[in-house]
Amino acid sequence: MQPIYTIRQLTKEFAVTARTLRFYEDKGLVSPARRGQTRIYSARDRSRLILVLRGRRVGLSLAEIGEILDLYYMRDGGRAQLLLAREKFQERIAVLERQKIEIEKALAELRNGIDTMHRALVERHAAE
Amino acid sequence: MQPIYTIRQLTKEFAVTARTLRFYEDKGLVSPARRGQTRIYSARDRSRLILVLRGRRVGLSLAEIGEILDLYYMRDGGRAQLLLAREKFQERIAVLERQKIEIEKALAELRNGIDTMHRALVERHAAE
DNA sequence: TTGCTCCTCACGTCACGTGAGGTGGC
DNA sequence: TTGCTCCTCACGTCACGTGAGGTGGC
Repeated sequence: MQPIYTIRQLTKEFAVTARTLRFYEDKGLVSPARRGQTRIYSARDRSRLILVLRGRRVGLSLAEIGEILDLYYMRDGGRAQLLLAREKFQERIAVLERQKIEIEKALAELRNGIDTMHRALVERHAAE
Repeated sequence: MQPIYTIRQLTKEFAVTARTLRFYEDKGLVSPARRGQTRIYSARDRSRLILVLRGRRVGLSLAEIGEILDLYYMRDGGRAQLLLAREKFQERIAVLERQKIEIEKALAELRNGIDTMHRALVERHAAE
């Protein structure tokens, strides 16, 4: 009845390695059933995986993603999850804004360095 | 005669920990002399450290910084160093430009997510 | 003797990558 | 029997942080 996925199917669908899926399981982010040794992923595992990958794409840590996922099945029907996720998202936005500034600084320093090196190379050439 | 620095002086001057300086030594980026067990940094160590920190600021790996430093004392008087450094700098610029784009994408996804969560919270409130 | 700074291991962090060595079912 | 996929360790990566435990000289 339930849609069922193998580890291979999920790696292809989401372009991740099997190692990644096992790692997420080890961290408690997904908990597939077993058929013997082999992992069997349910639709629920798959939707959790989607949330994990979405969180990772925006740069949340697996620990933060875990916190959000843990709230999903609580009694308030997801309100706490929404509030926590929003907070994490806002924090992330602030971090990324700062990173953008750092990148701009680094780019300026790099371009400056290239100019300086260029001049040094020209001087050497002239001194020949 | 030569200016001499203790590990403590350098940590203060460059705002790094002693652990960092020992780590760089372990990686062969600086090689201070010893007085007994204690490290003694020369002016040369200090100027290498400045280059290491500059490289790190723009995001080069310690291995890349090491490659550049190794060229400094070669027979061609630094031309090879300039060429290699320029290449590394250009590669770094390309990486950072791509990172900027990734950050913009993540920011867009985060802001979008906040909007979606906001609407979900308002709906819940209205449904009360 | 107490304090301060220095030192050397060596494990921990984060998100997996990468073998090594072995098993089940077509 | 060969191939394929799955599995479980467990060490490696990168740039250090963080104790633990010990030493020299004022």
